Amino acid sequence: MKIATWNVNSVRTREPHILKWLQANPVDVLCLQETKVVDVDFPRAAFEERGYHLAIYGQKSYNGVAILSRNPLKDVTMGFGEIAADTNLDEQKRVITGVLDNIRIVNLYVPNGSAVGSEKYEYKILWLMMLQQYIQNLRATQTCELCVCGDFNIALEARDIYNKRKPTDIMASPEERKALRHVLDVRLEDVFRKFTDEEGHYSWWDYRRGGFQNNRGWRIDHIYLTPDLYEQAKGCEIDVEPRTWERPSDHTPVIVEV
DNA sequence: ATGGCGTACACCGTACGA
Repeated sequence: MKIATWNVNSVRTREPHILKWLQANPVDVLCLQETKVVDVDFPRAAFEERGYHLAIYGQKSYNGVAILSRNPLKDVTMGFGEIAADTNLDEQKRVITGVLDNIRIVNLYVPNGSAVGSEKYEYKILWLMMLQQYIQNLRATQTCELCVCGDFNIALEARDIYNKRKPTDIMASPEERKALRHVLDVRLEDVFRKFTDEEGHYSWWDYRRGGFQNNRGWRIDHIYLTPDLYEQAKGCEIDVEPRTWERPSDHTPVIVEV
């Protein structure tokens, strides 16, 4: 089974890109982030015509996640649910999950955080702490393997960023990294690093100042697997090609074969 | 320090992203 994740930065703007990419990469599952559209306006038709089932969880203008799948997902869930009931951490549309072949696909759009120390940064840290509880709860209550993927807006290591970063740089601060590592403590493994050790592989490049042309990028889109799935994984690739197309998303797809 | 580039909504600029 091939599972991919892609922050498309507006599903309506990127519909032709997604269709073109799926034509060449007929994955079984495609997790999308930043769809930026309410569910009634999601461009379903073209995807359904090509045989994909849709699970969508969107909002106007910002955020929004969706899962396209060849076979229908079972037990689809949206948001953190009950554990976030007394918080403000589940108002934005950032989490959707569903089950295929004893794998629960967890599709995430982690908050960006704006700037270290800002209100949005505090929200990001608290959101990651909620995510940790959420994933721990899934592990405790379900027998499914987990594929936790999406736009994490965090690069964990120096080799995941084109240059050295300061501790005050968003997406590279120690506090963010610690919060994400705590999420992964329940034994989630970064499957890209099972196959590729070297630096220079990124999934996001700033639109500005020729970021992509100069490969000044960050690896912030990740696929994490529980141990049994990780062991059986056959490959994991970042496909930079869509980033070379006209009017691209600033992120590019990451694909795992399990 | 700022803005650079792109998207959405809707104002003809502002909010937000990473």
